[in-house]
Amino acid sequence: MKIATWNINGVKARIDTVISWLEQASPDIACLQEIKSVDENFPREPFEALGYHVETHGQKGFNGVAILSRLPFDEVNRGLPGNDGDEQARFIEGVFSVDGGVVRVVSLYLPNGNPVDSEKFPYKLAWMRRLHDWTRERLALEEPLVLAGDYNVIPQQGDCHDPKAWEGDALFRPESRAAFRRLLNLGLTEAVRSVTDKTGTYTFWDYQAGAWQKNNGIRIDHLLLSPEAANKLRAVHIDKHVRAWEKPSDHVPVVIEYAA
DNA sequence: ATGTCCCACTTGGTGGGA
Repeated sequence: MKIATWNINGVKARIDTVISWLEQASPDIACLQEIKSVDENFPREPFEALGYHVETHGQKGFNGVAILSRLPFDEVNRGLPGNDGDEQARFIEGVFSVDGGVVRVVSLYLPNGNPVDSEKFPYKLAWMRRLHDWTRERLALEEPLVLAGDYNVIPQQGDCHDPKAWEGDALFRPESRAAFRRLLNLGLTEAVRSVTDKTGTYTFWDYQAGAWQKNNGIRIDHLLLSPEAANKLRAVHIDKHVRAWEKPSDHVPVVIEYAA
């Protein structure tokens, strides 16, 4: 089966693009971020017409995540535990029955964190600590777990076109990268880096300043796999061609082939 | 590092967020 992650930058503005990609790529599970819609207004029908079950965790205007799945949801959990006062919709977990077991899939939209001298940067780092703690608990289940989403973290120098330009940015700050490493060091496998060392492998190109035309990109959309899930990883690819479509998102889908 | 896009709004131009 195929499991994908894609920051679509607004479901209302992107509906035709997303439907086209689903028809072409046919993922079994698609994790979406930045739906920018409340749950009541999410356009479920066109997705259901393609055979997807739809679960969302949205809010007005920005953020918001969703999971589309051809498999029915056994369980859905909304919101990242660890801060009851956090109103931002950035996390949804679905549990699915597959051959001989389950797979847990998370669609997450990690805070951007800019500007770093505002309250947004500590919020990002605190969110990453909460994600670390939540993941440690889930790993104790010793089940297949896929953490998919827009992490807003550039892990390494080779994951951006121009490291100098990103110096000091919340996506590339040492604290953000260290927190991402701490997450990986729980024992997770990062899907893209498990199949290629190639630099210049990007998932996002800014709308501004001709970033796409200059291949001035960054790699910030990641799928992190528990050991039980990594054992079932068969292939990984980035659907880069989608960035050249009409009315593209600034992100492109990242897809894994998963043996289940 | 800003040449853009998306969203909300007692809306038709502006501010916030990326």
